[in-house]
Amino acid sequence: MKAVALKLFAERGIDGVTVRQIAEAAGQKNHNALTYYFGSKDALIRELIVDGARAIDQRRKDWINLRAQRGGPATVFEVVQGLVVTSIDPDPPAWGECYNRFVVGLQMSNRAFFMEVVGGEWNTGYVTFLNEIRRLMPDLPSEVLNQRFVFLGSALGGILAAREAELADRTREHPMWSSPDTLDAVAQALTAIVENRSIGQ
Amino acid sequence: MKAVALKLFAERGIDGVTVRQIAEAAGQKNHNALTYYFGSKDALIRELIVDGARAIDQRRKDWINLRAQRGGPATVFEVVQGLVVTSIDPDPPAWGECYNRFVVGLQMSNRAFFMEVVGGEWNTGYVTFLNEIRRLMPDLPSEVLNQRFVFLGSALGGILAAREAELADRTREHPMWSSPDTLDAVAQALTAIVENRSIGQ
DNA sequence: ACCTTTCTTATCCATATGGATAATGAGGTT
DNA sequence: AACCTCATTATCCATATGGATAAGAAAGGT
Repeated sequence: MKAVALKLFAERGIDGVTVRQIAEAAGQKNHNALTYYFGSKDALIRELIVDGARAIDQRRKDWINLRAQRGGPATVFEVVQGLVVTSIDPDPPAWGECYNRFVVGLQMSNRAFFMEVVGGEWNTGYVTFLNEIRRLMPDLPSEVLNQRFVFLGSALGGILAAREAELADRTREHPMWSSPDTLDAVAQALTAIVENRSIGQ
Repeated sequence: MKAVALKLFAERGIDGVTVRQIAEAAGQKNHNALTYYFGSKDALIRELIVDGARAIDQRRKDWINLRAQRGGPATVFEVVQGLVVTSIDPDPPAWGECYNRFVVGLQMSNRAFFMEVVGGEWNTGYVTFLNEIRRLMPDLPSEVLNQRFVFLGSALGGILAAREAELADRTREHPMWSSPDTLDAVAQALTAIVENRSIGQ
């Protein structure tokens, strides 16, 4: 039921889906199942946000801990690759991943609500990743790096949301996004932002 | 009235705003003004999409024509800079630009509807920009370049939407986004994606 | 057989929503 | 004054929405 709701919210946004539609898509004959299990639509959304954020944060902590045993990541690319990989559900439902679209959409249309729910609690892993990059690029002024981090975050959200939307469309093949190399290409693109190795002006 | 509606849609998404709220925010005492002028909420949204898309496309055509007189843009950075600059309303309302958030939100939650409305009609300028990049990077396999264009488009949308959202928040100062240099930094970041000169692996 | 717990289903309700119709008003033209 | 056009305002309405309440049904324990 949660998974079905997440899918619909990711596709149409939280205001574009009714509790009746969620219940119906989950095979219930009545929309009250949602109230019974979660209390309200609002409470369900909060659960979905926290569930996903917690899962991502846990994957990031695990990733960091694993690397820390070997002295920490050695390149910015490695860190960004970790950032990308840990953003992705390793065990998605049959219809594909949804959380990144869900979150990006929420941040756009219900920013205050989203911030209130996550409350700075489930992004410690993300912060750690950025600190790893800071460690690997000590010579850059912090304002410059912070600016690139803003670009990085927005670009990451945009790209991951686009990827999810494509892969969720089962009417066509999506050879690019299906390729196992593409996530590395994403990490390369984002690394290029952070290292800013454009030929220039 | 259109401007007010665009602002609200950008902030909360099309399903998060009612015609009554739009009319009220526009100073009307009655929600029927919207029906009177546009026929329906749906028709208003279509007008907003086309208006903005047409304006951006026109700015892009003008930009290309201006550069063509000098033999065309000479660097990828120049093209990407044009792509960024032409995405931005040169004469925004008092509360800031809204169209990029509006469009990115629509593409996320009402993709099919959005595609139906634009219908490939108002993105000829965008395609021209990509072709200019192809001209400047003739050695790269087209699949690689197309993949980077996907990343470019998603990152551009994400970054511009984030920029708009920040600038629209008048409760704080936003020194980074207010700085005239930041759009160049955005263009540099996006150029880095296209040229992808990351140290790598 | 009886009771309790857990979940599903069936209605009910106050309110919100998009849209339609009708009434009112303001300006200009004759 | 009388008329006409355009814009605004006031209601009305069918439907959708989130949520509440209550009635079943299935299962297990005693």
